[in-house]
Amino acid sequence: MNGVTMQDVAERAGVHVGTASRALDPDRQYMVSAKTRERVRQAADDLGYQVNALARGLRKGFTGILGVVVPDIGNPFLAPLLRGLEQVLGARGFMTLVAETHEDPRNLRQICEHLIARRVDGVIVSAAHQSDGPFLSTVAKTMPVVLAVRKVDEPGHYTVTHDDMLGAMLATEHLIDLGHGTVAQLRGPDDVSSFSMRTEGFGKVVKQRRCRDVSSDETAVEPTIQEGRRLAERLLKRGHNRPTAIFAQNDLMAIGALEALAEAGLRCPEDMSIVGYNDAPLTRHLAPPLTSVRLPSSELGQRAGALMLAQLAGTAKEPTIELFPPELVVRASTSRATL
Amino acid sequence: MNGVTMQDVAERAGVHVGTASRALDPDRQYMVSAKTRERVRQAADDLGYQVNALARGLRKGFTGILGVVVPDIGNPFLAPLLRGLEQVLGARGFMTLVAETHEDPRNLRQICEHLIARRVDGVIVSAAHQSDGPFLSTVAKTMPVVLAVRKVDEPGHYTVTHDDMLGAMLATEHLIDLGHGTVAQLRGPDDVSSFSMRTEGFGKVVKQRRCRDVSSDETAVEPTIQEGRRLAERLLKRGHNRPTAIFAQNDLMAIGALEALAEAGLRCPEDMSIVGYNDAPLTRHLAPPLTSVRLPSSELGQRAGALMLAQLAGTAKEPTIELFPPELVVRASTSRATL
DNA sequence: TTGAAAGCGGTACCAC
DNA sequence: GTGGTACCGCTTTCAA
Repeated sequence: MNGVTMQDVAERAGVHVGTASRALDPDRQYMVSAKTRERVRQAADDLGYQVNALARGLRKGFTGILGVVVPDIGNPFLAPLLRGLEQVLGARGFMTLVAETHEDPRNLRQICEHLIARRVDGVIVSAAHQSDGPFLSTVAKTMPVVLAVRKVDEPGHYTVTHDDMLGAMLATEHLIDLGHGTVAQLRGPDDVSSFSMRTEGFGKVVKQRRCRDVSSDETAVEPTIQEGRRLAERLLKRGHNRPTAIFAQNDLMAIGALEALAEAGLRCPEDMSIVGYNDAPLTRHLAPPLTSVRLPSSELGQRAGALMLAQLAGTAKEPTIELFPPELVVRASTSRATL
Repeated sequence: MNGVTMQDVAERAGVHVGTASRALDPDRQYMVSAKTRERVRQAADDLGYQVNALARGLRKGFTGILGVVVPDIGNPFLAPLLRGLEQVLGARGFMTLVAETHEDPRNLRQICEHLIARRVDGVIVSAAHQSDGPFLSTVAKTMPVVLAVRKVDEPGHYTVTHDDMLGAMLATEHLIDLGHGTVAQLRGPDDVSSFSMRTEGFGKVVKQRRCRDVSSDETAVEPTIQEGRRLAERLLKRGHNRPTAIFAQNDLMAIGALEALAEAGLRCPEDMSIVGYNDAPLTRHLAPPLTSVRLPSSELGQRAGALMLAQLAGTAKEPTIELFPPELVVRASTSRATL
């Protein structure tokens, strides 16, 4: 059924390959008489012809594939982002090649090399570490790059993200407004802009409101449930200096903190308030429903996709960092401090 | 930085392209003198050469890409499956092209055509509808196909799944053992083997145990939270013939049912027991933690990947349906019926 | 061990 | 409007 080439189609239709090629290309059909066109289409149908995208890509210089690099598909927060992306890109006939880094910058490099080898038309990176800027700049010499969610230290990259510092400030203010005087944050990998900005936002508010910050300096290796749990356990093991509220830098770590609490026989929010980040799809269904900072991930994906299309079309403006606003969603995992 | 061809490398190394090609191919290095090899490698490094996988694929007849077709990336249950797959396939240097059908068989067809056009080396389908058998058979003439999770009516496909009927029976028996005498199931799309088997398993036990089944015949269009909620609402609206326990055919629909309950001012499990299916990563953290049927999705992904590799290597046996066993995980969303 | 040249399956430019 | 042909970048025979 496969192995049918355009040559085969052309022969069956009694025309030259060049003609067959034109007849089957929507953009060049007009160069072919209606009669021939029909004959070729018929022959192609009969034979079950499928163009060889490799040959076409080799000749035309583009593939219709875009690379997407994410930290970890298991993070439910990524689903809306990917959906937003594919919505915009799929409509233009692009497919996406998704790969995971698991927060290892070496993987980012290796993946990008793979993607370059496959001659994808561009790459959307939502797994960047802050120091990946120079590397991504070299990639950007080869093909369009869009950074989603996470930015890098270096300027000059097309970036679509949201205001992490503000988000963290909203979360922290919420806790302090509830009367919590001793708070801590669970930090994600520090070389990731999202987390370092959140760390900063938290610190800013805590200082400003003269609240006691008993956070550990330790950061999670990956922002996962396991790591959140590990960090929270350490916090709880301390006899003194225990917070009454925790800001987890993402929802998965918040869930890990919930596990640690339960294990320690503590209740949320009665004994400990917890706020997460991302407002991933299922957070509202958790026990307890998680207070979280919402980030418009679907819109963000759409915008990143649009920016990629603009670069491909050559209509993109100068690289900028676009910021979407965060929003605090208050649910049952946070409550007034009991004095 | 790109556009560097092997020709460029060859020139810089002062050799013929053919020689350069051999020097850079691990499988044929031995044909080249150590000195030349080193010179070519150096030149390639200097120029930042990346092989053009299109050209190579065109010539060699394979691409190192495998297609993966899933219903919906938003389903958290898929993450472990994909991870299992990529674990096995990534180790052999394959990348995966993931596409979603959203339960529309027309999409499956279109996606497969795309994948064939891109000359992927094989396709793993976990989004099959029961009637897709003949179509997938034609695809299988072109390239290796492995069905994961869902089987089709037609025999003769390499299939890795688990025993859905048994899983549903476990869930239903659990409810009846708890004393529930009037039960209902929320059904997923009926042309999907997973769901039709679960429907059957449920019916079997209900009949055998002489329990009252008040399920609606209506099935969800997609097995999502929204649809689960819609079906559950309908069930709850009925003044009479209301069940005291619900078997939702997957976790997302169970969550939808939880929403409907809450909306109606009912509590789970006090007023209604609910059991889900898949034991997706976050179900244990839901409010209430969901009783669910566990399906070893990661192992299933690994096995599907291995089966694909075997087919590619030509070492695969005859097509069979491999069944993994399900396991009921009892949590807080189910409790004794109050008489 | 290396070079020369054909060819994978298309597209695009040039004639006619 | 159609045919001829070069060529995209690589691999692979065949000679030397």
